[in-house]
Amino acid sequence: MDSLIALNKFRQYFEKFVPLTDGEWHALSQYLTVDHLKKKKFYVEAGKICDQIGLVVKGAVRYYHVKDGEEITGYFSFENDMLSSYKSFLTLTPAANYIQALEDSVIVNLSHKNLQQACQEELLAFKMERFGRLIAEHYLICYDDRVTSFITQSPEERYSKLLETGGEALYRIPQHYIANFLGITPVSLSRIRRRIMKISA
Amino acid sequence: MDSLIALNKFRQYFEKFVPLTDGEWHALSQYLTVDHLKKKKFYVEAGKICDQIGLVVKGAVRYYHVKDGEEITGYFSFENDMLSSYKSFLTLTPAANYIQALEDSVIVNLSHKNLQQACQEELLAFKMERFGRLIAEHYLICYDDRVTSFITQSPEERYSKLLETGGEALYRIPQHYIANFLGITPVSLSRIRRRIMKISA
DNA sequence: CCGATTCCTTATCTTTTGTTAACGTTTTGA
DNA sequence: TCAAAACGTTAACAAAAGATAAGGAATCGG
Repeated sequence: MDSLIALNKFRQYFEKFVPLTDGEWHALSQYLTVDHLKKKKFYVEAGKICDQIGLVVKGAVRYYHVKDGEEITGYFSFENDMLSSYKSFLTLTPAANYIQALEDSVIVNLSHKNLQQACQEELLAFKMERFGRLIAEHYLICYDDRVTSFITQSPEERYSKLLETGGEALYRIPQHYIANFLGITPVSLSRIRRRIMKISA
Repeated sequence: MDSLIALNKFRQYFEKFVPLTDGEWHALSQYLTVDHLKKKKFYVEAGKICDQIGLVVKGAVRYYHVKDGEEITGYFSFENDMLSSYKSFLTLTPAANYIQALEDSVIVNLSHKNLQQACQEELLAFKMERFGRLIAEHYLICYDDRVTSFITQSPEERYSKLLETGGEALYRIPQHYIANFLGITPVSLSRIRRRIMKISA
């Protein structure tokens, strides 16, 4: 994918939160890089610091933890989603999880260092700050909803809801990742699927 | 509690994220109110818009949803915690949950309208924006950790961890609220407690 | 102060989930 | 192209959790 197209997608995403003049965009774009991540390659690995934040412009990634030697998938980012190991990025401490490309992906990245420099530019400071706030708020709401689903819904309810809201992305992902995402085992998800099939049949 | 003391606690909290000059603080404090919330009274009710955000200066509150006529407790805020139905506050849509005082509480509040006005003051705009970002990031990390615990840990592990990290606040809260918080029933938590007792005995 | 309510535990029974393993299918990668 | 690995389902059994009910202790509110 052409870098200009990728950068433009970043601008579109950014402007959904904070509008930019052409001059501001020009200044901001200097700090961005367009990276390609081959399938199965890592955006972050546990134990290393995630010093950048990115926008998935093409492809998809999954987030996973390793516990007792097992991979447990906790999240995904698809096209037009931000990605980062947020805690690691925000606190510059080692990440607890891996982020791995599920498909060949194109990512527009902003390194921690570049972000700081951008924030020191008079022209950009305020809008960067605002973008940071709005993004954090956006994902805060996502996480809030997710926690609420764990508290108030059974695994079966969570899966049914996911089927309604998940869109086509669901069909690009192995079931056992989805099971992890729901907080259950792949075997259990398979049983839930059969139960739902029988009801709707 | 004296209003000045309460306001001062807010200032201390704010300055943990963003330092303020006396002039800035004076301007900001004009927008704050100090409210008292008697035990069992509501900070927000489901269906109504939560148009303010606050800092618990004294006391404690619990967040809960009502599902099938049952109350399900999802969260708490204690002294020096922010409180709000964030999604409702940020999007000005009706809240999905209740927030109720567990004890007689003192809360320093900032209404949505006042926040907007404060953000329009040249003197405050940038620091308010930054505070908003840092708070959102702070809670984003909290939620991230919580989701991770649901994905990677069993209820028993979650409870054990909570015992380690929860502090004295745990002992001010009824067990069945904690059970909800962990995503299990009170009966199940009671069984887990017995299992843990036997092991450590 | 006392009756009512709330709270925690325990018991019983049912349902769901976890665990392990097997099997056929699909996908992968050399 | 072909063997190996990954995937989804199913089965059988064990472990844990949910539902319901009952009993006693603690707390609350008038």
